[in-house]
Amino acid sequence: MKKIKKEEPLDKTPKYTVKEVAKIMSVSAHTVRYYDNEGLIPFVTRTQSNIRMFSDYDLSWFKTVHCLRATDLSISDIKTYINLCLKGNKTIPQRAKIIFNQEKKLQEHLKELQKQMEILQKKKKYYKNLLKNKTNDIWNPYK
Amino acid sequence: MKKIKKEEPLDKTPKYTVKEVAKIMSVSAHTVRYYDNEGLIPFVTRTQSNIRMFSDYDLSWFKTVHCLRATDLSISDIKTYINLCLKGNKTIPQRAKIIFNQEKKLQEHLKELQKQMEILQKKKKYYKNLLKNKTNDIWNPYK
DNA sequence: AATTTGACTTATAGTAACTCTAATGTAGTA
DNA sequence: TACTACATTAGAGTTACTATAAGTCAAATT
Repeated sequence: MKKIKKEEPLDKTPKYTVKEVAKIMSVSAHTVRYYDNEGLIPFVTRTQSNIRMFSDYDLSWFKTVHCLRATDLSISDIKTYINLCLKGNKTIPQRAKIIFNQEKKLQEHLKELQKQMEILQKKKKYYKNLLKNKTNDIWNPYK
Repeated sequence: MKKIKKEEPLDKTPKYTVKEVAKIMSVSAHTVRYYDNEGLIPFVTRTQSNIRMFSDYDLSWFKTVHCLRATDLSISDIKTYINLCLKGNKTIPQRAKIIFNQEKKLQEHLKELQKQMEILQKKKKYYKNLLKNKTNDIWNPYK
């Protein structure tokens, strides 16, 4: 029989400032505000003096946004995804499609980058040799 | 004793139109013209009616540019690199530095993307389960 | 108490690298 | 000769930041 691990819901107490979130997520404070202004992090609260405070729950939304952005989904497509999330269970098939597609795209991107890595490493090797044998005659100036 | 393979110099006969280069390199024709206008492909010739024609030699420059761009070097930094190439052997140490640095940056980028891939695959699994057990109670709408 | 510091706010301008549109030119085919 | 299918340039538009300006507010210093 399969054991189901019940996860704890995330803490919704406001804890982190824009700057702290920026640091945790390795992005600029500008970007944090930008994402919030674009409505990508739905429930961020403010202090009585209008300052954004993020909870762990808000952070988890941010992590989702960051993951999708880091894998090159557009802001507007991320917004679509977030809005689907907010509409509840009936949007699961649509959300699943977005995630499956994104995984596929990333797969291809990784493959392409690995191809470029091979080219770069060939160039690296070429230059390493050149730096050793300084007298070498070079006819491919573009390498 | 190490055998040194003497490479053949590349053909400089004009052969490919913008569109053909675009297809070969999997970029848009716009991008091909843009790179040329920016001076990233130094020796592209034109027909008497002013139409760009690329040789295999030009293509090899393009491939270098494409590799650097695909690994996120800025256009202006690529221009710097190309100009160093054109200045001949005395710029080898500077060029080597650019390439070594680029390889390192790509290494890090690949690592980051692999991290994001793990997150995406967790989400994928999550949605696959949801699609199977349609009655599942979901409390993390952001997943 | 007044001032300064510093982190926050919004609004807006600037940037990089395309990406697209418009206006125009040319070469080959019907 | 007109049509089609491309090519050209110049310039506007787009995305996702990124930076700047001008201002608010609260805590710390004088």
